[in-house]
Parts: sequence; structure tokens; C-alpha cells
Amino acid sequence: MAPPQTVVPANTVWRICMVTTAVQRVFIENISELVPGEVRLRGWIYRLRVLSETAFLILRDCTGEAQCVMATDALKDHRLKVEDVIEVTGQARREPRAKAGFEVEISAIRVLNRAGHSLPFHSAGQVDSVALDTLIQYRPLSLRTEAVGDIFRVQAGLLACFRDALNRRRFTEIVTSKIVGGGTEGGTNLFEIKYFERAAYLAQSPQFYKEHGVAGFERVYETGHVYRAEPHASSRHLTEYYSLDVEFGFIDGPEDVIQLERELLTDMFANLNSQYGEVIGKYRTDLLPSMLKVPCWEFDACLEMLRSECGRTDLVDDLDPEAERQLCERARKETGTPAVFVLGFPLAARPFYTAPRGSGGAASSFDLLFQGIEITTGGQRLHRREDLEAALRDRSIDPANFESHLAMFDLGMPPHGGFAIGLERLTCQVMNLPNVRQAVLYPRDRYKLTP
RNA sequence: GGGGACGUAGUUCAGUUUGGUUAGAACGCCGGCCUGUCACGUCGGAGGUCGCGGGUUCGAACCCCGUCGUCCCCGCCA
Repeated sequence: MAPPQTVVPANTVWRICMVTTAVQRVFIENISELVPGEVRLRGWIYRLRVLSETAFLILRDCTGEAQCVMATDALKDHRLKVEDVIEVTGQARREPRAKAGFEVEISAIRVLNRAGHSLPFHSAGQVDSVALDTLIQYRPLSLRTEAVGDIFRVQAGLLACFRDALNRRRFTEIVTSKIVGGGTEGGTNLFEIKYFERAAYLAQSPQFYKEHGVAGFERVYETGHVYRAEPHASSRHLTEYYSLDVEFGFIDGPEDVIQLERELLTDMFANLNSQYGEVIGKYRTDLLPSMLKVPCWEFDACLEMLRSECGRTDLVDDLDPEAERQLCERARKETGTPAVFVLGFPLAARPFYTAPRGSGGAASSFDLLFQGIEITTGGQRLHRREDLEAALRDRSIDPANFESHLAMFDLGMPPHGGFAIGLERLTCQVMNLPNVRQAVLYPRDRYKLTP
């Protein structure tokens, strides 16, 4: 478990808060500095070994685990079980027989709360034989396990690294509404909600607000949930997912957007490797790669490649999951990293704000395929009002319906583009998880609304 | 939305092919024993409306219909 980055020395917090307690509670990671000496710990019972004379109690808090010992007779009075929440007071002392080199001789135990009997699983146990649905059903307990906890610690790290890499590049984080009056790309996959006397929708993307943000700040990003009312049922789709959205101005073309994502992911991964390398090492054989050399292949060339090298004569105007895996494998053979940008999808299949690429019906939009799955869509957007109006009319949409959005393009809108990364999918690829639900605390899909 | 698989103890599963007395295992749980455990060991015990509803049958965990839930693949997408 990677220790969290603490700005304030851990114990300071408790010195402020715990004025009524004579002996201050300390975090387990700090015990070694206090040996020998009296300590007070609070946490969960992680393991319990009761022998005839001596009982061993492994206590766990958010900083680590500590072995505590007590005479079996004295311990039995407390009737403790694994997962009980307790406070332990005792002498921390050097002890070569303990794994950590020290242990705590318990002088007092206070039970703060008891856990039930026959829990679905134990936090110290192997969790790979527990069904995913069971892990989701009992999230607090599964988070206490190392394997599940690792996923969400790394996810938190991804978010922090994403913010850090963009902040250093002069991006400003924005926060926009998820309740909207209309969709950004058509209405079929919007969740409708009651909004007093009229209908509203859950945002399927912060796309418009990001673009408005560019007109204000030049470089913006946003992280937040987006909602897709699509009835898909697969291991990589959610109706609610967390989108890492980036948009910036004064680009020359989609290649600038792709280059930013290369650099962004490279920074994020390097940062993650150094902060969470030990954790990540448990889930993948290699550390996270540099993404600077990830190639960019034209969509048409990809189709040709798949036809000639993989016999895929069935593909016409889109890639299927098998094609995505095949392209990543080809990229891996060529560059050593199973990742590739695919640029120039058919314009007709893309939202109206997508800029064209040449005059052959291709779009200046791209996907990033990473380890066999699409984790990003991005591209250059149209930035002139008249082009947007024409694009809407091409799709038989009355530009008047988008007037409040289009009006923002009269305020001085630079050429711009951006992309969005699905946080859960990225987490899956980083941690080698087969099901996107493993990377969501409380997944929402076509049928799942609880917990 | 299409296709497939599954649902049995707290958990993970066997048992369903070929309906038949008391539904099993492992781990967990409860109790005993064990001078330092760290996946401890060991002896004993408890625990199941076989997802739910209906049907067939002398008899259903097992066969049929419905329903709810879970997992996988595809469509679609991040």
C-alpha cells in the first residue's frame, strides 16, 4: 500500500482534535519513531491469532499494520473478532520475532464498534475468488482489502496526476453543470429528469462548456461525471462515468491535440510510476510506458492494415473491439507499446462540432486505443459560427436550436480542440482489470442502481 | 437492443445429464486444545425457504413457463 502524501505531519491533526485524550492516538506508520514508548492506536483488527499463551492481533489503520500482543486469557474477555474497530494502548518495543522488528504489548483495549459474524469476506483474505458483485455490495469491506483498495488508491493518483500535469501547463480547472437543457450531440442517449415544471437532462459531456471555457481561459480542463442513456450491457460501458476533459485554444490541427495527450499521459504515468510503482507492479509486469512515441495512424490506413494483415474484410466505417485489439497489438510490435492514435474517422459519424480533415469526408477527430481499448476521443472542433451552422444544417438540425451556444462563437473563439479520457477505463488499463465495474465504487449500468 | 452462461450455507463452488430417504466440500463462523503466530496447526459444532412465483409429477435443487438478479460476447461508446 502506498502511503498517502501528507502535507501536515500526520500526528498534528490528532493533537488538535483529541484534546480530551491523555495519550494521543498515533498512526501506525509513526510507531517506529516512538519505540520504545507508550502508544495509542486506533484501527481495524486485520488478523487475529490466538494461541494458548499469547494472542497476536494485527491492527490496521490508514497508514499500515502493526502487530500487537497480549496474554490470551486477558484478550479473551474482550471477545474480539477480525474487523472489529478498536483502540489499543500499550508499549511499543523492539521485537526481532515480529515481522516489522517491533510490536505493541497491549495494556488496554477499548472496543469502538463491533463487526458482525460471518462477514462475506475478510479484508486480509484473498479477494480474487470473491464475485465482483459481492465486492460492490460490501464496498467498505472490499476497500479495506489490499487488492481492491489498490485500485482506488491508484485511481485517486491518476486524478491527482492529471490535474498536476495540466496545472503545470497553464490549464485552468473549471466546474460546469451536469444539469442541462439539451444535449450536445443529439438527444437519444440523454437521461431526462424532472426540473420543476419542465424537462431537463443529465449532461452527456461538458463539451460545450469546455469550448466556452477556451474562449475565456484559452486552456481548460474539467473532471466530472457524464451520463449516457445507452442500453449497452458490456464489461466496458457505464451509464455514469467519470470523464477527464481537456480543451485548449490556438491549435493548428488535431496533431497538436494528440501531442498534448501524449505528453500529458507520459507525465501522468511517470508520476504514477514513482508514487505508486510498487502497487502497480502487483498488477502488471511492466511499469507504465512513456507515451511520447505512440504513433498516429490514419483511419483509412488502419482499415487497409486490418484488411491486409488480419484478414478483416468485414470492417467498413468503424472499428470493432477486435479491430481495436488488433491495432494495439500491431502498435506494440512496432513501438513496444500497445497504444495508437487513430485519426480521421468518417465525419458523418461524428458530432456536428467536429472539424473536417481534408475534403474527403474524414473528420479531424481521433481515438486513443490503449492496451486494446478505446480510452479517449478527441479532435479539433469547428470554431467559426458559420461552419457550425452549416454542419448543423448538414445534419438536418435547425441552428436556431443551438443559438445560445452558437452565440459564444461571436465572442472571440480561437481555433481549438481537446479530448476526454474515461477515468474508469484508464484505471482498468493501468491496473489490468477486465471489467470497468471494478474501477467504480458504485457502478451504474443498464440495470444497476444500487448500492 | 441481439446472442450465450449462471443463480444451492456468510463466501466460492459441487450436486441438475438419468426427478427418489437426512443436499455436500473448501474457506469463514461458534466452542475446546496448542509458549510466538504471521495463509498457524488441531479436535468438535452450528449454519441451507436450493433467487422468487407458478406448473408437470405419487415425489422437483434437478423437468417446463414466467419473473428478478449476476456474468460474458456483440452492437454502441469513453
